[in-house]
Amino acid sequence: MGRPRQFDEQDAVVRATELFWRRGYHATSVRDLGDELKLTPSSLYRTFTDKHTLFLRALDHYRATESAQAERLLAADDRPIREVLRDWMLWLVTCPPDGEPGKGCFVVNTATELGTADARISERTEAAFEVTRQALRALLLKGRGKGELPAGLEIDGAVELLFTTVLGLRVRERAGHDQARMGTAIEVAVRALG
Amino acid sequence: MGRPRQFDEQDAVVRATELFWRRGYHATSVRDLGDELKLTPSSLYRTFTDKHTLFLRALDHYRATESAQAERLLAADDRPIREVLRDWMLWLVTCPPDGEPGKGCFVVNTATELGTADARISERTEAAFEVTRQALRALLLKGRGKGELPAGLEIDGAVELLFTTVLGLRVRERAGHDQARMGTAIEVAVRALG
DNA sequence: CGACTTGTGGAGCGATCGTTCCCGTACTAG
DNA sequence: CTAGTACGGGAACGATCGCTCCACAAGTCG
Repeated sequence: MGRPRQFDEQDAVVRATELFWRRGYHATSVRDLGDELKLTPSSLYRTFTDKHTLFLRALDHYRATESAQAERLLAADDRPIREVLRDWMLWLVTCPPDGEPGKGCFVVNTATELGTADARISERTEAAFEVTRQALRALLLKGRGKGELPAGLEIDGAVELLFTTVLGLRVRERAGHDQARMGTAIEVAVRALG
Repeated sequence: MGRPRQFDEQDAVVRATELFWRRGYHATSVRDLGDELKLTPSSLYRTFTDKHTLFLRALDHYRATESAQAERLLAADDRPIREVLRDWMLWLVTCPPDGEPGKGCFVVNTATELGTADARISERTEAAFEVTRQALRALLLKGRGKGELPAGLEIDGAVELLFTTVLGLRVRERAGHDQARMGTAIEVAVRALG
């Protein structure tokens, strides 16, 4: 009951994610958010409690959409494992074609901006990291099982190196590094699997 | 002529670096800086022009001290190259023993917080990245020359992978990841040199 | 000793921060 | 229809932002 919303809450979260992603937490003001989401302060606070809570919503939204995307790319189970891995890493590093500068990874940006000080935030970044790690592990296990990777491959070690490489790539994408060089890094990382 | 300073400018830059490093640019206010550096606003602005310029000074100071430290570790030319490389990466990832949380790498934190929007800042982060890249290249060339690394080692590729791995490690240190796991990543990265 | 130059302390500038409050509006339930 | 309820628009709260200004202090010159 009561008056119905004149805006789509989910759409507002999407726009908020975009803004927080590009500018970070501290550099994004509530008024910036209000302008971008077409929300007056009162609607924003009524709906999302406060800036911090909206940021958590944005993080959760990013995790949901991003890992859905990643799972789609990693789950193409008929293709060679190396190819899947390479294409996924290349996709991570390919900034959207529209001229805007690289936004990097929202989770990585958040982790480096806020460190471990805020528990509710860092438990989300850690969960996101763990999902990536497990996706890599599953992929490598499947690859070893299908005989595409050496039987003696140390899964734990390979996961750690690939995971670390992925984080580095996302920093480099944010920093606007040359795609060819990042492509080289990816190529060598995949080859390092043996 | 005129009244002499009551504070040490270099010491102030050191403290400012510490603060910007830990909190980032936007989350550090001029009053925070004033408290930490024991400077009144007027002295701070007279000496350092404004917050942005002080931040550039801090970045430059970090680059100077950090790369001096790195060069010292990388230049131990009597030891095996792999050992030097491993120790350097482990040092990068070892947060200071005093209980404070990991601050990560000031350059990486800055690059992810501010992206490529600010030219005067991103030209400094890029220069810092290039120094690291060149240090790795020199180390690998020396290693190959001394026969410690395979003669057929693709230097460019190895540099890209190691450099990317280093960035990833610094993100993980900031995020407070387990040192053993990061040690594993380092071990595998060094082994990947062949 | 003045005359001059530079640094210090701190009040305070206008702008913006995150947030709240109020009132008119648009809808539902009875 | 009326009563009740949630939303929309926007003014405005106190706090803090980056920064400036000015009277005074502490030195160097002649």
